[in-house]
Parts: sequence; C-alpha cells; structure tokens
Amino acid sequence: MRSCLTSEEIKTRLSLAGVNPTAQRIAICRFVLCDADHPTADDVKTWADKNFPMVSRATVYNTLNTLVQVKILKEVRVSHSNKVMYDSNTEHHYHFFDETSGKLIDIDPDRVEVKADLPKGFKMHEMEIVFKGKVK
Amino acid sequence: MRSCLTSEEIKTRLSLAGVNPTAQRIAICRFVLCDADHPTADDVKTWADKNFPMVSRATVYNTLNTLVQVKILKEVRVSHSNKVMYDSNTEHHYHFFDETSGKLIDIDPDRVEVKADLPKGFKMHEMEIVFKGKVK
DNA sequence: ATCTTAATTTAGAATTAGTCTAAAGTTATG
DNA sequence: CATAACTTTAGACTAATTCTAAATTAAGAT
Repeated sequence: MRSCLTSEEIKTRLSLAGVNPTAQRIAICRFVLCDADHPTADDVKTWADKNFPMVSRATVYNTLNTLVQVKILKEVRVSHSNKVMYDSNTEHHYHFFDETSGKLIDIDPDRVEVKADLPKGFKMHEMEIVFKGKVK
Repeated sequence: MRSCLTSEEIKTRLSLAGVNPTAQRIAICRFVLCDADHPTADDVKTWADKNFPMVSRATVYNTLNTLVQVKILKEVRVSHSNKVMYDSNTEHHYHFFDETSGKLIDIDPDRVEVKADLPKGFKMHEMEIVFKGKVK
C-alpha cells in the first residue's frame, strides 16, 4: 500500500484542522487522500473492509462528513449518480465526466474561461462545471 | 388551474413522442410542463394528491422517467439536494441555484461564454454549469 | 361489439444511500 | 487515576427511488 502521505503527515494535517487523529480517521484519510480517486462512501467502506476491518459504516460517513467540514475533502454530486463523491482536491477546479469509465477527472480552472452576464441582482459566489464526454 | 397547454396539445405532444396519452400522464404533464418550476418527484406527488388523486407514487416515478426518456423533461441534480429535479426546458441552458430560496433558475446560454482548453483526447459533447449564489 | 394481448397503473414490498441512537470503548485533562 | 469529553459501533431508522405481481385499462384482430 504505497502512499503519498505518511501517517505522521496525516496526523499533523488532522490535528491542524482540529480533528483528533484516531486510527480510523487516519486510515480513511490515507485512502481518500492518497489511493482513491473521487471515491464514494461505499468505495471507502469496501476498501476499509479489506484493509482496515475495524471501521463501521457510521464511522465512514461520520469521518467523511467531518473531513468535508474541515475542508480536507470536497463533496461532489453529478447528475449521473445518486451517490456523493469525495474529492481530495479542495482547490477551485472543474470536472470532466468520462462516460466510458464513469469516472470524474479534475480539470484545472486555468484551462477554462467563463464570462457570465447574469441577470440584475444575481450575486454569484461559486460556479460548478461538469464537462461530459469521452476520453480516448 | 390556468395552463399553458391544453389537454389536446399535451396529448399530441405525448403521441408524437410515442407515449400513450393516459389520463395520469396528461395530468402529470400539465403540472410539470405548465405550473411547476423544477419540481421534484415529491412535488409532483403532492400536487397529484390534491388535484388528481388517482396517481400512485409508482406512476409518478414511471411517468417522470418516461418523460425524461422521450426528452420532454430533463433531469437535474444539484449538490445541495439529494432529490432529482425535473426541468421542462429541454433546450441547452444553465442554472443558477439561489441559496436563499433553494430554487433553480434557468440561465440562457447566450448570457454565458465558455472557452475550455481540455486535455488532448477529451471529447466533450455537453457541459453542465450551475452558478451558485443569491438573488436579491 | 367481443375476445385477446399488450400496456399501464397500483399498493405495497424492497432497495439504496445515508443518518440517528444509545451503549461501549477511547482519549484527554484535572 | 478519575471523570468528563470524544469516538466508534451495531443496528434501527429515514428518505428517495425502484421493483413486483396483481388488477385495470387500452388496442388490435376478428
């Protein structure tokens, strides 16, 4: 299980965010921050059952919700799925939905230029874009 | 119950789309095509219980799914809700999510200009945009 | 019109995703 | 080390949607 962050680094990150670095939280973080790609809660549970079989479903949901609250993760919902996906990229960015694989791919906002002339009185503070298509 | 389409017009539209114009389908169409604004299945059921109390929950879902299939409606899912919303505007357009009211507002694509330089091999054929903010 | 077949609707069971609860286990602090 | 605060857990619960199998309705062929 190669990882992009050591347990120590994850611990530090959780502590800095004001979240107690429990064993379960560290394990989930390792997966969602390093090995997973836009996983669902179910993906996390399946992984945990294999690799860290001491994590209950409630803890998976609790932890993911906590990580979203402290901005270590971002929630993403796309039209094609009724499941929430979790994105470890919390920087502003967009998504490409690959209809072949069903996977989301991050799109750097520098690649996208949007000019919107919204009606009077519309105050926008965020914009979600999902490009849909295929990657070959 | 003022309406933008007569029963006859709805019947014709359904028939042209290859869908049998049953009483239930016509009633649901009248609501979603004329009186409703991005309703959920639940909104449709609630309306039906008041105004056309012969429609079961299963029929609401079946009908909405059918209408989506034949492109009389479009499904919309936004991050803030776990319910599907149905859009009677099937033309290409975007949405503004008003965080105050929780309502979706259609945005004419002519108001929006997007230039996307997607990575090599990405073939996009559709783009979903949701602007989020408040309308005052 | 009448019979037959296909399509539609229905109530309610089932499924899915996610939340809640209350008890048990950990961790932190005085 | 006691006790309060926090976490985790299993399993009950909820909400949105789908499925199922029986009953109704509509359509087509005599």
